[in-house]
Amino acid sequence: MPYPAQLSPESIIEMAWQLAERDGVDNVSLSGLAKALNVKAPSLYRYFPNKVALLQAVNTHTVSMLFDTLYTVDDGHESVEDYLQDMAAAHRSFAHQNPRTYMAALSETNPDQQPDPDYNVSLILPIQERVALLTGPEASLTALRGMLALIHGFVSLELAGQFQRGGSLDEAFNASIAQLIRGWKSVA
Amino acid sequence: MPYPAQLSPESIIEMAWQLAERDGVDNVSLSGLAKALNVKAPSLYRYFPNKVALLQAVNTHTVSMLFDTLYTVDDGHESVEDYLQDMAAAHRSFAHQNPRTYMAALSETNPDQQPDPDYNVSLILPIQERVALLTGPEASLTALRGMLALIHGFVSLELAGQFQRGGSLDEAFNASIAQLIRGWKSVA
DNA sequence: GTCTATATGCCGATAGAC
DNA sequence: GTCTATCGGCATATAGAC
Repeated sequence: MPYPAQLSPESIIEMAWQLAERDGVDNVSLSGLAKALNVKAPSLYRYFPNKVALLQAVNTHTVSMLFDTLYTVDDGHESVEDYLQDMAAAHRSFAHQNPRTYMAALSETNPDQQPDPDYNVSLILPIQERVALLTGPEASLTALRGMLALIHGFVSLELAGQFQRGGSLDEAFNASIAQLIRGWKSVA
Repeated sequence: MPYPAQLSPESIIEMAWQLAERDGVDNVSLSGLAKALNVKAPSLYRYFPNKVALLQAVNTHTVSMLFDTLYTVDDGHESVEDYLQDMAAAHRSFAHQNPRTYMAALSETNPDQQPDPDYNVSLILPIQERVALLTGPEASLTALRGMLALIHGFVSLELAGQFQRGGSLDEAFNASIAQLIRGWKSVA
């Protein structure tokens, strides 16, 4: 049944994303993906030039989902500190719920060009503006990077099973974020 | 020339490590590794049961090298803060010099068992003792985890090309580490 | 005991029929 | 737009030479 088209870039990405999260990105094969879509493998090449391009699209989809999550943290907080704490928690929660696609998306070595530095500038800018309320505009990029680094590093090590010696990881995460924020304030 | 043995676990690991750093861990093949060792691929199975086990040994080697580097940061600092700053810088420098094997080693999802939680407990404990001088013993594990998270997250995002918007990354790194330490002190 | 030879099967990718 | 057919590369596993 060639017509109408059974496939679309979006449906392929969505199915590939689900398989990546279920089986691990490295275990996604074009034949397995095609089978899940009730299609033969070469058909996928009508929509993506190769497997790498397909997986890059999956990563872009993951980053888009991450920022959708971050923007659900609404804006009724008493302080900027509270807002940033909640945003960090939402970031971590997303990583817990989608560990494999999350790690794949942020571990991706940027291709030859620099497409979307600092995650995606247009997506991250509103968050940087919040940080600037604490640090002032000049220091805000540095502070934002420190915060993203702390969040991502904590989640990465946690997901890799490197934090196994006991102690509440929730508390350790929240306390570390709070201490970094406290460090900014004592400078400002 | 079957005798004497051309191979040893150590020589295989060392060569695999070099290929992993040069070509990327995912691009290491047993046939390529065997060729680099002037040997045929199946010979490697006498020393490692499979490729996964071999790459785990490579990761262990990488972690061992990382801690060797950290312990070259000697102990003539005026303050604990200075010591920790230098240690963080040494960690980052190691990651810059060995980006692919570093990322592979710390991204490794721990196998079914928990072999070496918190990197390697025996290796990391001396560093935790330093942290405890600032935070006290109860908070030292939490503080250590925050510091490792910040270091590893910064390096991960940096290596993935996610920090491309300009600004000195050296300064951003050092300032973030300093601010986290400052956060601890204001609690203690 | 150390290595070679060989086979099996999966994957990514291409060419061309309909 | 999807299919069949097919190629080359790689991991795994076994049998056997020396």
